[in-house]
Amino acid sequence: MAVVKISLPDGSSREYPGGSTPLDVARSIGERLARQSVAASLNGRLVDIQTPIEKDARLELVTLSSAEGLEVYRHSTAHLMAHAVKSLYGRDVQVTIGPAIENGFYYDFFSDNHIFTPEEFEIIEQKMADLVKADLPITREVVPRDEAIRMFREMGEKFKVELIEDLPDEPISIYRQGDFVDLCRGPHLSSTGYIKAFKLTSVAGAYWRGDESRPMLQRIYATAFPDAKELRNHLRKIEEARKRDHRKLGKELDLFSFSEEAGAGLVIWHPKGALLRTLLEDFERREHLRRGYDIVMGPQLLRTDLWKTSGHYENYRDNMYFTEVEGQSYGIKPMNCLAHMLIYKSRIRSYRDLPLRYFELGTVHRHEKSGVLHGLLRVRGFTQDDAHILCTPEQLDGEIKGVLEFVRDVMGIFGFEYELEISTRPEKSIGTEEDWERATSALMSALRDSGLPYEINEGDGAFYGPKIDIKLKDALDRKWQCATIQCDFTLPERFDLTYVGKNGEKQRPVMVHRVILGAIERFIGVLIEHFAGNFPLWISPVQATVLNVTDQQAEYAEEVYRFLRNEGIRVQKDLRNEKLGFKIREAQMEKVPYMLVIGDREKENGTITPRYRSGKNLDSMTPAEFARVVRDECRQYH
RNA sequence: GCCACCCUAGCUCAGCUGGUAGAGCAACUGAUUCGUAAUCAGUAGGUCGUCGGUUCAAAUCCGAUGGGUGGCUCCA
Repeated sequence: MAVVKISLPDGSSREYPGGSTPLDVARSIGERLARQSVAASLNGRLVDIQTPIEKDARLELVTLSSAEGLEVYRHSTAHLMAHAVKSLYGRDVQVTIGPAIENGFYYDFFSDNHIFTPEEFEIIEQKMADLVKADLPITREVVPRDEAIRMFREMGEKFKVELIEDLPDEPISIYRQGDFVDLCRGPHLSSTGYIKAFKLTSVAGAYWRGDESRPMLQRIYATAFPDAKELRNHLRKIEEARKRDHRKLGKELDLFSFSEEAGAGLVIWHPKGALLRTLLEDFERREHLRRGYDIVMGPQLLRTDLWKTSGHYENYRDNMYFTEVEGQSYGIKPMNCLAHMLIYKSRIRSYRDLPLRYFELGTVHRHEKSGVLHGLLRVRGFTQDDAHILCTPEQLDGEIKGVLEFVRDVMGIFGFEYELEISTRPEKSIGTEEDWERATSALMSALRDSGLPYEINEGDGAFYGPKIDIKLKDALDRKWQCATIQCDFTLPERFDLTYVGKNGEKQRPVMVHRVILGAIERFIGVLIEHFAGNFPLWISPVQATVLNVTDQQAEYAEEVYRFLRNEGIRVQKDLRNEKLGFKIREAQMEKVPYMLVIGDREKENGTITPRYRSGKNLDSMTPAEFARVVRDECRQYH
């Protein structure tokens, strides 16, 4: 028998009989490695661990401790679930696809007579456990396309047939475990017995091939880990994340609410939430003025004709609210740009005026589809920290860098990590090649200079220009776009914006649309989750609560309260006839940063004893000293 | 918008296969004046999201509608 030479990642190479498998190689190195290996990379291609090696090759064993290994594991667990479902429901359910995802996998099933519910998860899990116990070998077979199609057609799996028909390469690989067969590229574990810890988590609808016009499938999500301990840890983490869900905390901290009577997706800000929001808005105005922006304000409604000029009527009408008064049609603004265009056009502009940076905390309304609304993170009425920068082509580069720095500074203040994505020209788009080239390279070079990693979404830009998106994660790791920087070639064109250049001729300015926090609502939602409601002092709606020990100190406590309020400290009082422990507990649950304890000692000395929400007591101090402590701490953010 | 599920007192929830509702916390009243995460006792509070249907009888079954949740599509 021929001998093959296998080179390993450590640079060594060994010889094996032809037809040896990666598993054989692993065994020859060590029993432990063999146990932990789930697949192998053969000349850079991921293959089953039982693949016979016929030629000299580079081999790398893939273990569960690697991302690829875990993916193979989860993918095999997805097959296991499909196997369990098929053996429970047979032909009532058809299989489609089931990939590994972060922390687990999902599998999409089709059925016109069975509806999956969470109640039956246990039954499916039990069946899966049985199949694990049976330790069924998972084997790969390669068949010609025609035969594969015939096979799956006979099984009544028409979704699989469709997949095979669309597969570019032949032959087709299929995997068998017991009586279950699935079309799959692989690789897979070599036996169901290797699967250890999994849990079905939810069921949801999903369109076949992500296409709205195709049948609705039932998607079962599950999580899977190499051992029970890791699974438990993950479930605990999700549990923790749910506790900081902004919808839950928003109610508990009495920040905001939604009302069925008011309408879906419309935020109602309660005193504390409105104060938090006001603090953020004040911060924004300050920061924008510092960076050379002008604050502007436009109306909530503008005549429909103007929305026709801008192209919104044509492209965005379905998302807009319209109203008619005295025979005149108006559109409630879904974006803030129109008024900014009008301000620019209100006089003749010279190149000496540029760049112009119009900033508006603009409240917009968009008719988002009912199914997409989500707490504060996706609403129908929201306020953007919006700005439109109008500049010369030469200035574009510097302006974009300025915005990126702005984003970096602000995210730094809040301690957010974020992801950057750049989207380039889509197929359907307007503007000249030159425009796109210039704008895209301005965005790219600004990103490169920032030194931050970013992803490129080829062809994912808006039809009117390329963009950079900045995404933050919520408690459950879902990503939400907050900041965005977009170049726009349509509006300067449509509104015929011009400036007089050095040569005395009219030129077309370049426009950048950008937001930093994005929508204040969304940002606050993410902010609540980020801090789990423990806001930094400078944006805490309530910074301190005055607590007296008994009625004896009520008068003095009231005095302290008035003093601090007058000093501009956001203070509240709790002078109820309750035990101190009780009042501390309540203040703690409200997540108030400072509790100011006042007993006989403090009354006597004219002091207070601050207790931080961490539980730590500060030394007693006078109210005036405390006010200074608060101001100093607030100033630290910049 | 699509699929599934959910909507009971201010909040969190219980109420099996139909016989017109229950707890804890909060609220209110009284007692307690007690120094770092819940003092005790009592009182009151709901046409069970809304509208319609089936039934002798509906919180419970059916339909419509509003709102929410998990996803998908969308949006960015």
